[in-house]
Amino acid sequence: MLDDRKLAVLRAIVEDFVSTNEPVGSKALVDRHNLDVSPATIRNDMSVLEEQGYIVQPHTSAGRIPTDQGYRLFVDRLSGVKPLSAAERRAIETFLAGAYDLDSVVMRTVRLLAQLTRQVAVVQYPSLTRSAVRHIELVPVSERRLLLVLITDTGRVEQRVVELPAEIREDSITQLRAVLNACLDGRKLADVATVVAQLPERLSAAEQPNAVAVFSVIVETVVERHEERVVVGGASNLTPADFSRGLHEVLEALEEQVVLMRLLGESGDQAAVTVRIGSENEVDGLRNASLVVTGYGAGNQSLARLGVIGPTRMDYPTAMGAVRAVARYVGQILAES
Amino acid sequence: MLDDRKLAVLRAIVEDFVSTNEPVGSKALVDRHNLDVSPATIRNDMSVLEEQGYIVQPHTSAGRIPTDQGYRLFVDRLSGVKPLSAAERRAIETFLAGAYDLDSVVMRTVRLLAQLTRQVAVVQYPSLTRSAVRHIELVPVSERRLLLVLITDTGRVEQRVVELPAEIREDSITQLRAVLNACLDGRKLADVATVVAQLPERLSAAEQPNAVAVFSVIVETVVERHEERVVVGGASNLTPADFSRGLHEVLEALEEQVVLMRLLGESGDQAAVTVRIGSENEVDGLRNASLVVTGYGAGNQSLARLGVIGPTRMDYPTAMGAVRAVARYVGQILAES
DNA sequence: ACTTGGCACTCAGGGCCCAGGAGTGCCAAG
DNA sequence: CTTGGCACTCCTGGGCCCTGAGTGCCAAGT
Repeated sequence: MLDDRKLAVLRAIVEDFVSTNEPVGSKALVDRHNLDVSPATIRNDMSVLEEQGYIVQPHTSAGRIPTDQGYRLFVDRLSGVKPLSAAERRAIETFLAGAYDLDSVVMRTVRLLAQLTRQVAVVQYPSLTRSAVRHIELVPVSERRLLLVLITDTGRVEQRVVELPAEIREDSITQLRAVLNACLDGRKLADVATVVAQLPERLSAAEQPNAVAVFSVIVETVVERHEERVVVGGASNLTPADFSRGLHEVLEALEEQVVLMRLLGESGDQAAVTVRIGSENEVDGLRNASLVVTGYGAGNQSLARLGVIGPTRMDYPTAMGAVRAVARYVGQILAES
Repeated sequence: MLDDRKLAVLRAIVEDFVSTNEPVGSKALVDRHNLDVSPATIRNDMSVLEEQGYIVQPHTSAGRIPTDQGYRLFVDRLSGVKPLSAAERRAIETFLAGAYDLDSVVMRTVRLLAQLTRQVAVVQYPSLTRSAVRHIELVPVSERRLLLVLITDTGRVEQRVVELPAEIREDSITQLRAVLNACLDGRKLADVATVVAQLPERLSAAEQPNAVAVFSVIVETVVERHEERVVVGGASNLTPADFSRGLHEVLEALEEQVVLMRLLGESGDQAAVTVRIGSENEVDGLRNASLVVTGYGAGNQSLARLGVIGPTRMDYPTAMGAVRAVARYVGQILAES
């Protein structure tokens, strides 16, 4: 249906359009890429490609630009993943090297990705559910309040304030802390809820009300996978030229945690780099945008996702390369700590 | 020099321009505001105001728009702070009510401010330096690494990974933890450095190397007021019409923590709501922007700053009202917890 | 000494037209 | 199937004119 040359033409159109942002015509094509056929031939191919829905012309007598479907074919069959240059690899390493805790890893990653791709970068905080409890700390804040700090083996620190039904004595706190750590240390967060459910038996009746309050906050923290936050960076890379309907709606979408979570969630395969192009995104404000995303996490597990968002007119091979590389490096960093 | 009517004219010009974003002419002025003089009179006043540098015309035969100096006079002498409506107050309360920890207070505050003012909101995390240590926790992460968690009485949790020079045993950790908490609990962070300096004496020679590593990280965390982060929200409220040179440079400035810190730092009085208009900002990308900012903190102390950033063409009275009100409410919340 | 109506002047913006040029589609020949 | 030729389309940018809002100035009025 589409012979090799037609595919080559499509590839050339995508590449040219990506780099110039102008509709590309038959003449321009033949001399910029060395296809050794005449413009007329290309025109025939183009008209077939248009018929099939891979390209369109903005108006009669203008060049062609790829459709979402055209980009789709391009990433699926016509382009690979462009590996990073040595310099870029070095940049990644030095950039991530100084990261001490999870927060700084995430913040650096998002900046790094944005710089590398010159797009908007999004990085999701590693999900709690697959990590395990390293330590639980209770700190009195006032008579009726405790600060609960939960530290995971992925180096994540969750903090919540617990409102107590009754005053609590220092030694009760100590005991509670001991029980919690004894029972929960090393447990996968996924199992915490069930373990906690059995805990009240171990406590005297007097201590139960306060303990239950603490327990329910723990379960909340763990179960509701609260705060699977997404961090965004590089918004200044957005260029109005690429979003006809204005940056406004894009910026809006980027500020909505919920929207971003949904967006990242939709994308299929966890491990591979996947691409969602334009209208493939269910999110309203991002119908002109593409998402290049992959999972990452300590070692090979995939705890969360990171990627870049840009105009459909995006340099996919490079973006995919950068996303893949960054995800790997971050995975390494997380595995070490 | 400027009689009452001229001031009234300036005020009217500012108000009209803020609401319409179009240069305002003499005729429009007289019938929108009920000045009972003729347009010609207004024209004379305007020409004086222009001579003095309070307004300009974009081109001959266009209306006038305020200069930065004009806005300055407006906020200093012609406008008060507009108190919030009852509905808005209620909105603030309900919005902030559900905030449990510092992170969520800050996040909610930034969203709240952005919604209330329809501008970009910036909220600085409360500075560490004025708060006191509530608790220090050490958690082994690997043989040569400790996770140090420092909890302050403002509910802030700082986490750092400590690289140890030698392996450390469980009981050393316990002892170190005890010493740290005994000596530092309740101390102002400002004093921590000096206290820590005297600690090594209390330890046996064998433990010193590891302990010193921990100490230096603590001092770093505390002294370098590391991570006085600024959170930004409401970027989608930026409208291209207001920034002739494009949103790009504004977005860039907003992503630079350092720049924002400097911006917030510059502004004078801690307690009052202060306004910096256009070119008064030293930051390059924000020469067309104004900043309305105030200090906030538990009770009356001022731990950090929050405010909004928008075009110089901003509704200052409303913005100032919102900023002041939000700062107060947040102060209350922080004081309670 | 201000204020006011009158009047001439200025200029940005919108509409219109035109020419140039890039690009297309079609066709007939190779 | 490819190619050169050719007529056609229509976007783009420049130039032109006109309109209208708005000004500055002046001379008369209070």
